[in-house]
Parts: sequence; structure tokens; C-alpha cells
Amino acid sequence: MGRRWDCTVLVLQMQDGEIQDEILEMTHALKRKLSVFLSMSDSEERFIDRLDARTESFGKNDQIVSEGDAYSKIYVIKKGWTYHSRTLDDGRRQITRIDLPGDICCFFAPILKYSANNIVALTDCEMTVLELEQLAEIYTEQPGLGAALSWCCAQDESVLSERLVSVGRRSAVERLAHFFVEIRRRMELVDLAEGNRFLLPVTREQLADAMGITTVHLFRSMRRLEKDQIIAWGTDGVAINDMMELHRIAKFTEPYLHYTEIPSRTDRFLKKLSQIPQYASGQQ
Amino acid sequence: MGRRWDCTVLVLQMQDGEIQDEILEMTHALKRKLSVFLSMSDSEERFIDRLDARTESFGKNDQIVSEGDAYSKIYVIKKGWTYHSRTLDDGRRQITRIDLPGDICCFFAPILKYSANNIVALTDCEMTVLELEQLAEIYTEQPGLGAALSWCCAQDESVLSERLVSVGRRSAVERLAHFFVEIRRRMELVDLAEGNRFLLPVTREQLADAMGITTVHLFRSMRRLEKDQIIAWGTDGVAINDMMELHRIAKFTEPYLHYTEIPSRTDRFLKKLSQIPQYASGQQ
DNA sequence: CGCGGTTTTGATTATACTCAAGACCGGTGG
DNA sequence: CCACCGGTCTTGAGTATAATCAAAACCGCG
Repeated sequence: MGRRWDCTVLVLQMQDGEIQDEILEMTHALKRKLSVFLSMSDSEERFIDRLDARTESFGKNDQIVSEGDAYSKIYVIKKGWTYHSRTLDDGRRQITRIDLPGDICCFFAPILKYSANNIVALTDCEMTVLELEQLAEIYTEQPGLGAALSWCCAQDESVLSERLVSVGRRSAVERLAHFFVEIRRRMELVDLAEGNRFLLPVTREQLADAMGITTVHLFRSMRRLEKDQIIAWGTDGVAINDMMELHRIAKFTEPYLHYTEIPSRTDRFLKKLSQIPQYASGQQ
Repeated sequence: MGRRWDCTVLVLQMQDGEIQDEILEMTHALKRKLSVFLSMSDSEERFIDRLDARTESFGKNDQIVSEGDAYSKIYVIKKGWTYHSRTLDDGRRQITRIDLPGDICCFFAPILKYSANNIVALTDCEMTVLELEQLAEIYTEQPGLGAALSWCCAQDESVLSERLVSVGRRSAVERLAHFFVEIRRRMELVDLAEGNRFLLPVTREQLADAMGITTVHLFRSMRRLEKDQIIAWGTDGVAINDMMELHRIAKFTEPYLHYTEIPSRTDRFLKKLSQIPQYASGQQ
């Protein structure tokens, strides 16, 4: 039957070896993510809950923002995935970023007038919408939360930077390995990974565009990881069978994710969760 | 003899076809850069001048920050260049970012505890040092300046993102072309380009590491740009001879630099400059 | 006048791309 | 129910781009 929390988030469950997703009441993914950085006070928590009032939905493949569009608002992904891309005249496309629940889109909307990227929904999405004034409000009224949002932003840049390292200096197989390890870790953070299994709602073509290789080459490289039983990527998600080996191939080092800098989930947030009966009874 | 302004910055001058650099009194490069985003009020200008009190110097190739180091302060480059890099176990290295005067290093120092990158001085450098408390002060006491700094940060991310597009989807020659156009534009912004000529204190090996190619391949690709008289890169700097062609090859589109979003240099800042006699007499 | 580092070029090899065709798979209409 | 269709996925053959290995030219410097 699974766990229950006190807000809405997408959780993975394993049943008969199948992965499926389900909406549960729970603190949304952003809250989970911020809790890595910040032990939220009650007033902070109430503040963030109030933000959740306005929601917007997008369908799979909907263009959320286009190159050249004026920015108007900030989105926090509650459910679903998006990607950011740039396209050259001749059709070559690079996906620069993949966002999953808890990630923030258009963080710089208050600062930048026009977007230089496309933002597209990879799946049906549900987003919390923040008007620009609301963000200002967060920074002035809840500096702690503001800092936590800045941490998200810093982390985004670090992830982008590490992707550049991958595309610039890792081979196709290494890049893929690195990508899978990273996504698993990010999914785990927002409780969307079930052990070493997680959903990956991305076509091979999209992943190729994110890795900076062609689709054909992506298939060949994946084959190499799959034939050694290191990883399996089917329609029902990804399963990493040999995490050590995948780490080794990827030359993965975690510091760039900046997850362990401020001990946090260990303290107030988890203590709080343990007071919720349904959670306390569930096993982690 | 050249122009004179009211603060310190590195300026290029052309004499007998040679490029040389010289320190002039002038509003430092940061101020020049911020002026793209913000028409500074007198109090803002005074505030930023006061920041300039503490200066730190580094020698060429000095390691300013190493992977894993704890962040402690923020640097604004007054003079000189730096790069940010990541190194894999086996020695492969990716340069993720190149900073020139006016750029901010360790913007996220207040948020992130440890650096995931190396930061190295490409040349002798002079930096304005901001302690973390000072940055907080800027945001609380001078929100306009704070926003301008955030704009720098947003721009950095956008540049990083475009570099990923280059490395992921542009050929070696296209990448180089793109890099040169970008650097010229960024140099121009802080008045360090003299027409289509500018200094580039980067070895071929470093540029190769920034472009995600080998040194050998860099040479061959440069040859192709040089033999067509599109560009010349000697020890005395870079000269772009055929800017249109370089743009075309690079598939360069400027919006990602976010320079023209807020009309600015056109208004207050330039008006102010024109009141300084030496500048008013100099030709632009 | 060597010396070490950078720059340059050549020959060979590996990685990744292009073009092409076929398999698979879910949805649609006869 | 099955044939057809478009999109995704997969594999093969030939080619281009970039990497590797190696060696020579260059150049500032002690």
C-alpha cells in the first residue's frame, strides 16, 4: 500500500517487479529538496505551504518557454519532468538541463527579461507558479528560505558545469554512466528512487541531445552498458544493477551536487516527519 | 596618449599596430559591467567604491581555489584573467569557465561550503575581495546593486550553458569561432577590446581544455580559421579580420549574453561619464 | 649555445557521425 | 481481427572527425 506523508509528491513503488508511480499526500518535492539545506522553522514551513496556492499544468511535449520569450514567472515542478534546450539554425540541438520534481524553472526570471532557451515538458507536469513579487517577498520576509532557493540555483549551475565536463572530456559511455548516477542521486533526494530503480521519462533522442552525441551512437553505447549487466533501461524505468561499476566508469564524484554540505535532513526535518503516524509506521 | 577615467582598469591601446596594456585610473570593470544592467545612483556608486578597499593579488598560474576547498570570500577581478576547471582521475581536464576583468569569482561562496572546481590565475591578477558579510550588506542596503550582481550570476550561467551547446553540438572550428566572438564581446563590454582586437592570455593547451578538444586538434582547427584570414592569434593578442564570417561559422546569436535587455549604458552612466572632461574629449 | 616549454606537422588509430534499412510497437480505421 | 501507419528503436556499412603517438621546429631565457 505504501507510505503516506502530508503533502503531494510523486513516489515510486515496486510491485511484482514493476515500477509505477502514484500521487501521495506529502510535502512537495521542493520542500524535500530544501530540507537538505535548511531545517525549516514552522513559519518557514507555513510560508512555503502558502506558496502552493497557484498551480499550472502542462501536457507532455508542451513548450513552456521558447527562445526569445519574455520571462514572467517562476515554476517549481511538483510533478513531472522538463528539459531546457538550445537549437542551432541547422537543427542541431543541445539539451542543457533536465529538471525533475522539486527543481525550479526560470529562477532568473526576475533578473533576465528574455529567455535564451526553450523549456519543454518531458511529461505531463504540475507546477507551482511563483509570481515575481512572491519571490521578492520570500527574500525579504523569509531570508532563510531565500538562501535555500539560492542554494538550488547554485546547485543547478554546478550540475550544468559538471555536464560540461562530461560532454567535453568523458567518452560517450562514461557520459551515460555519469548521467545515470547523477539522476539516480537527484531522484533519491526527492524520494523518487526506489533503491537503484527510478523512472526516466526521456526518449533516446532526447538523451542523445543531452549527452551531445547522436541517437545512433547512444544506442551503441547503451548496449555496452547493458550487455555487462551494469544497467537496464526499459520502458518501465532504469535499474542500476552494478552501482560500483557504474560509478567507476563515470568517474563520478559527488561533491558537485553539494548535498552534504549542511547536515539537515538528519535533524529537524526528519524529526518532524517521524511525528506523522503514517510515516513513522512505514519503513525507510 | 589614450583616455583617462576615474578609477583603475586595464585598457588596451593600439600603437604602431601593437597592442599593449596599461593601467588607467578608472571606474573598475565591475562598475562598467553593472552599468549595463543598472543606472547607478550616487549612493550606489559610493557604496561600490567603498567595496574596493580590500584588494588581493595573485601571480600567474597561482591556484586561487582548489577542488574541495572551503569557500571563504568573493573576488571581483579588477585586473587579470582566471579560469575554472575540473580534473578527472586520469588527468583529463575541462576548463568550464574563463573570467576576465569585471567578472565575479565564487559568487556562491555564501551558499556553498566547498568548491567543486579549481580556480587558477591565467595572468597576474588584482582582485577586490568581498567578505561574505559585505555581500549580505549589499543585498540588504542596496537592493539595486544586489540585483545587478544577480544579473552577473545569471549571465555566467547563461554563458556556461552556451558553452555546453558549443561543446555538445558545434564542431571544433565552430567552437573556436564562437569562443572568439564571445570573448571579444565580453571584452568590449568592459572596454578592453580595441575594435576587433583584444588580448587573450591563454595558452593553446588551456583553450583546448576549454573547448573540449586536444591541443593538437586545436592547432589544426585554428589553422583553418587563420589561413582564410578570418582571424589571427599571435602573442600580442587576437585580431578578428572577418567578423561577419566568424559569426556565420560560429552560428553566434547574442541574446544569451543578456546584454541588451535593460537599456542602460545609454542613459545615466554615459551621461555621467560625459561630464568627465578627459573622457568627453576622447573619441569612442 | 643549449634547455625546457610551447607550437607545429605527419602518420596512424579510435571514436563518433551519416546514411540507410529493417524491427518493433501502439494506435487507427477498414 | 488485421493491415497499415508513424514514431521509436535497433543494427550495419562506410565515412568524417578528433585522438593518439611521435617527432621536429621554434622561441624566450639563463
